[in-house]
Amino acid sequence: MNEPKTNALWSHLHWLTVLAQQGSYTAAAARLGVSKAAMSQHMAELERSAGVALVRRTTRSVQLTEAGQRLVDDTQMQFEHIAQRFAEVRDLAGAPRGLLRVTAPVALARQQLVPRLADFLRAYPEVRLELDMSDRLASMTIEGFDLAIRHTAAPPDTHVAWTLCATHSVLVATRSYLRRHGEPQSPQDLRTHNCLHYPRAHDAPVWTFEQRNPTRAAKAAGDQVAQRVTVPVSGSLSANNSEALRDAALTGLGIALLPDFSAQASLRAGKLMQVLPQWKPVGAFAEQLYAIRPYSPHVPRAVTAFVGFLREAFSGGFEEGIEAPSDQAG
Amino acid sequence: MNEPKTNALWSHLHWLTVLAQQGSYTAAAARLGVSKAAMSQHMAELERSAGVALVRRTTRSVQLTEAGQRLVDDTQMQFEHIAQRFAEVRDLAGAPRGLLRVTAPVALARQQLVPRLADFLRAYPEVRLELDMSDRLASMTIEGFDLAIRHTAAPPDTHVAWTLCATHSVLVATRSYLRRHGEPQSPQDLRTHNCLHYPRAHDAPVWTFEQRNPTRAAKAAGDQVAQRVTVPVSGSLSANNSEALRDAALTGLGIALLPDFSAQASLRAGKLMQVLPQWKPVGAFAEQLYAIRPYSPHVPRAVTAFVGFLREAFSGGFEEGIEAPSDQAG
DNA sequence: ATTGATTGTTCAAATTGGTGAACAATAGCG
DNA sequence: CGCTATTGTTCACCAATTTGAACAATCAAT
Repeated sequence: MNEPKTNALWSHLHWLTVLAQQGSYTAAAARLGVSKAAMSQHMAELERSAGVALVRRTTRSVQLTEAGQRLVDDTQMQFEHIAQRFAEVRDLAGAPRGLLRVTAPVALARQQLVPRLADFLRAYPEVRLELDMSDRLASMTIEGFDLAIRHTAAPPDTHVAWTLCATHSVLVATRSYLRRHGEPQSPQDLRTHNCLHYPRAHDAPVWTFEQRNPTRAAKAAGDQVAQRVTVPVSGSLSANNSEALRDAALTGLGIALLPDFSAQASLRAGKLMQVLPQWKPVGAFAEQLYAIRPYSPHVPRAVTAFVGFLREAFSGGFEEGIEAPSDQAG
Repeated sequence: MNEPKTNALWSHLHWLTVLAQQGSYTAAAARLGVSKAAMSQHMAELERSAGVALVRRTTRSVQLTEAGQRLVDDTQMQFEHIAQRFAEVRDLAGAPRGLLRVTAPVALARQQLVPRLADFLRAYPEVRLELDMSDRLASMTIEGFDLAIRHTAAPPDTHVAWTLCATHSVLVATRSYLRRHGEPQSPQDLRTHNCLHYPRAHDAPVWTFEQRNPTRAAKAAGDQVAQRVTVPVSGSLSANNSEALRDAALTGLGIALLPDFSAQASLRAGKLMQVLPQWKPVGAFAEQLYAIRPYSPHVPRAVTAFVGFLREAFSGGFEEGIEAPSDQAG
């Protein structure tokens, strides 16, 4: 008889789906940017309108009724679809805009990415960038990132990847360290050195090298296997942060395997020396730096703009790592 | 930056789909039960939020922009889906309720259906019945009816049909007419009578009969074709309303082919006599009366309740046609 | 067992938002 | 060519809804 205000029905139902995701009135209200009071009243109104209990209130948390759960399961996808399509229309209008969530490795972000962000953000004033710095690769698939910058051997097929530039590893130590402990002449010599390394979860740490200029005879014979050498390493310090390893190497503590962009500045300044220059480290840091995004029908223009910026910025390889970025603003 | 109130976004988008269906602010506002002012403001707000024009205003009517049209096309189905699922939950709660839109043939509705509706509506106080009386079969597929009651030879496969009861046709005239014009002895004799018939769009009107008790010899020989006779008919009156034909027959105007429920009362009262009782009319009114509903995932409980009522009510065949229903209320 | 913190609900105050009439503009009609 | 009826827009006013805080209830932890 008395039809409910179909006007408010849509937001009520949408609030219910958010409530189902959050599992609490307070959390759902916070995510929606409304007060708990409104949430409480709306859910009560929705139940009155539906004529059946949708949420079972325990004072500590809320639990959906069977009817409520089925209702959410059957409508959640549709709400997401609608929101996505509207976001698409919204994104296509005017300049690239909106929140851009990017995750990147800590060292790369600090030394190569952040110093160049000002140009991009000034070029696109309506874009807001949220930068997550972490080395855990799993982040993107779990959290909702728009873009992940990773150096990985093979990007996953479920995602779309752009190649940014080549990335290498380099073995470094200070001149004073090498003077004190002697300069290794072959990878095997590293066994007796203090190797500052990334910790590996359960396996013993190893470094793998490949001879840079194999003899012409070996190359012709296809004897590639002989060129690869893997040596177990150990050292007094291991850290899952390449900057910490570099800083440790700079104090003359030992030999570190670093990404090239991280070591470049210190190498040019003569503070670090390359160790075993004839041997190329492989496997530690992948050969390519990728910008990876989850597959989705519509790519926000802010994402394409940012990827374009990245390709342009990294087209000439890395710049010298910047410790403390200078103010480039006019 | 300033996110739009996602709260109101859903109703705004829904209003846009209604606007697309109605093609006018006024009509859409009327259908939604809001004022034109609200519609105007909401659409303006939606455009401001989307950052792109969605409707192209001409003073006479509105036209959707390409972006607006695509947005509506991509979201309309989702809105309908959500509304349907909520209606489903709503329907499953409590007693059968809501609006029940039924279409039925005029004569059947007046004489057989309406007199019995009081019991049903008293049993289900929350059900509101909207009865469309028309003989056009196309109605249901075009308009949004929940149920159609039709006597048809074969119900369409795209719909779900319940059998209610058998329905026959009967050839009748008054005793005085037969006395004046003589009683036909075979279908061929009808050619010289005043046959009150349904008009057929373009074809000449014909009546088809089948002999009720074929001789055993003919039956054994499978000589069924000989039992069917089709005769062209003509008369001074044709009307697409069986009650008008019956009333005309009652005045002694001629011979009418009527549905049995329509003729039954007058036959029992002796006001009408059956003509050619050995010949069974075929094709005019189908053998079965069906309750037909369009296929849908969820059947409202009001529909199942009404179909159950119909099956119960018509399980014993038709009652005597009621001209003016008496007040059966206690 | 008792305290503490957090949850959902209730209620008056205030802001958002809808309403209805007046307005400008146009297409249809004569 | 002019009139009329209807459309979408605007604005002041009013109502409905959201809010913020106080409240009751529960689970966790000490």
